[in-house]
Amino acid sequence: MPELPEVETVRRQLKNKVIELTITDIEVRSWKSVKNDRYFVQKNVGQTIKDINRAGKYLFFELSRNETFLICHLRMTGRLIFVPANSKEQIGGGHSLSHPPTSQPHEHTRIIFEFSDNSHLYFNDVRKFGYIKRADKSDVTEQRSQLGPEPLTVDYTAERLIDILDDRNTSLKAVLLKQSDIAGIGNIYADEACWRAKLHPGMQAGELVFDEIQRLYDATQSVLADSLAYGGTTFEDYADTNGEHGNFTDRLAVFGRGGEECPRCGHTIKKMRIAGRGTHVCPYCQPDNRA
DNA sequence: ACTCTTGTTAAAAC
DNA sequence: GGTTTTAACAAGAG
Repeated sequence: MPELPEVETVRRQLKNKVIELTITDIEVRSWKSVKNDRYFVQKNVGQTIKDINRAGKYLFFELSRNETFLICHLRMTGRLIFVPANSKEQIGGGHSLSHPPTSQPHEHTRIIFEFSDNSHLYFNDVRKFGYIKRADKSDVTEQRSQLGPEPLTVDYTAERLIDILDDRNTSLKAVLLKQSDIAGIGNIYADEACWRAKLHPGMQAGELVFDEIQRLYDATQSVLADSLAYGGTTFEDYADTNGEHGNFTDRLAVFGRGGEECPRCGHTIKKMRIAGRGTHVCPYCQPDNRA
């Protein structure tokens, strides 16, 4: 489940590997993964990757031809695996922690990019919800416009968070997950941020008082920054561009730890369903006072 | 064989 | 009508 720290990790790694490389060939094995664009190959071959940017969980590849881009979203199981030229190394490609790495490509490889130096970029995606699609400048602008503030930039302030939560008649968790409110937070960091802020994710978002919003603001920033520093979280399917797992997984406080002890108070972590998502809460640290 | 899971979007409901 | 909730998507795990 790649969220902001995982997507940013992929972006940083990929930027060091494919910038200024020219696409010499593309094999599309799943046309759904390129949004059924029958010109995907011919329009992209010959283009050079000039830059890679990110907004929320979206990656934007800037190509050499005027104002053309590739927009990539990994959704739940997408991976971008880079294999250097003449690599004999087996890169991780198994699709759960229990499956061993395999070579590239494999049965879940959906798109293969070949570069002029004979390196390859593999888009692997078990469930085929992720995609890489062609876009122009206005498509990128449109996509960015649908996203709320980036939590690790100056756009994200406590005052902005007050406005986001104000008068909202839904759960705190639903707001945290909504990309048009705050970009880049998914199920893992929504639960972790609530735990750090000592807030119950089922609270009505509009009922948070100033002190609680300040805690939530600090928590969202710190959990994303901490995870990024550890290369993100691997819970089910995420891997970086080398096929390596993220190292924040062991530092999760509540996510995926239903039935275990809360690392802060020792009470048992509960798993419940909030906003249609599996949600992890310490009932003692995160009292549900008003819900 | 059936249920559950994930992020996003589009449809449905409020 | 703007806001919120639910269904759908694919494929695998349990």
